[in-house]
Amino acid sequence: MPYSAEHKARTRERIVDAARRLFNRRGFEQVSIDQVMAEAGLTRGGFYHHFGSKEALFVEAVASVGSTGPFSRAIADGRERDPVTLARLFVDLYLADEMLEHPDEQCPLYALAADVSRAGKPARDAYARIFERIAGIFRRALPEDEQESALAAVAMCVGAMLVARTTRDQGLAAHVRSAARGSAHALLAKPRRRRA
Amino acid sequence: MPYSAEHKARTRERIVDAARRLFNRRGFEQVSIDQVMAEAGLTRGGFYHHFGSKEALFVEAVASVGSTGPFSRAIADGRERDPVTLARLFVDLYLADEMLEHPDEQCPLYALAADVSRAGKPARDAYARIFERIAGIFRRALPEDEQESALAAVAMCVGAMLVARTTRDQGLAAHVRSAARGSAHALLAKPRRRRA
DNA sequence: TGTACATCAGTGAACGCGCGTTCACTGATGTAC
DNA sequence: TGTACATCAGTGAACGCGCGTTCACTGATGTAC
Repeated sequence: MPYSAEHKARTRERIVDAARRLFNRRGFEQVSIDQVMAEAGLTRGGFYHHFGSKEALFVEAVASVGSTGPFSRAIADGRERDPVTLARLFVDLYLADEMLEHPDEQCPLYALAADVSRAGKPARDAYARIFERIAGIFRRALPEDEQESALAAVAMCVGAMLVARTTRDQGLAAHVRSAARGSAHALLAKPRRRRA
Repeated sequence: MPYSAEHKARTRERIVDAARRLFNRRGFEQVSIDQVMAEAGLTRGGFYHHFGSKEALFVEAVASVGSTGPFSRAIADGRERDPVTLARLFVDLYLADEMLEHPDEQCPLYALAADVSRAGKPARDAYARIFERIAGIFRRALPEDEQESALAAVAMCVGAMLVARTTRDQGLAAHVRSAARGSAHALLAKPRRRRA
């Protein structure tokens, strides 16, 4: 048994990490296996020792967001806070300038949505898990008769970032995101009224 | 001067039409010029008599949404109505089941957002024009001190459709869209209160 | 402790395919006479 | 009215490139003796 037992696992992790960054930045089709392997400090040939196909790597890259990056850190850091504060912090982080400026650490919910809708079930499931995770943060901040608003809040955050990425007009991009931030906060701050 | 003066213009229009449908359905990279020309009833070779490149066609396809399809019809039909009614009708149309079921006539705002953010300035400008058009419908339904909500409403509609497309779970897709519909309506119904 | 060996992670060349683009051509059409 | 001609929209083969994937190999490593 050459190489330590964890050697392969570590290499694999490096590949997934590189893939997550590149896919987030440029999308599934626009990233080649060569580029991923180079980003991980390897060469193309070894790829198939670790993954069965490019799409299998894509699935892992999407799934890996749950355990790395600013979002999972924010969730971990916020465990102790009350749900409403955490939800609001999360909205602010999600729509922050840094997210637009560091495309590597974007959220796949908007960065890879189009690619996921064309991919197979495993990728869609990984995507759904991240969606549920964020929706859950918002749900816990909402009263029982307003749970639906959690889905609307996620949609607004995702849509705002998506639109912001399509323009180089910093003003418009900031405007959309600040409008979404305001509306999402309002959605999450509502205590217990509005029609049944 | 062979062929009537309008012959070429009509063929060109047919190509743009085919491109709009195919790009909406599968995205920029996943559609080949061969496929577009075949859909238009032509063969590959003639393409460059009409367009300088695939990206030039993409720009025209995005721009063409302003003058064709269910959205421009709805806007035309709704000109006589009062702004709030029109805005609400538009939200309902945008998030309607038919939009998910007929991918050919989807709105490029969500169908092509990822492709646009990677494309050149002409494509981004065409996209921005459609965005402004929809935001304008919402703005006219809102009081002066609530104009920002128009951007949030567009983001919510776009995000909801984008997320809905990533799942085959009809329940979740319907749920997200109905939540977005409710929140968008609430956003557009607000008359003149809330903090300055 | 030192050496021969087996394993398999990693290498890099090669294959096959599809795509955007180019190009020599062809044949339908409007015009000039 | 009929015919020869020039134009250029449309055709389909070809080119060159990049990509996902395969494969024969190599060499670093842990194990057995």
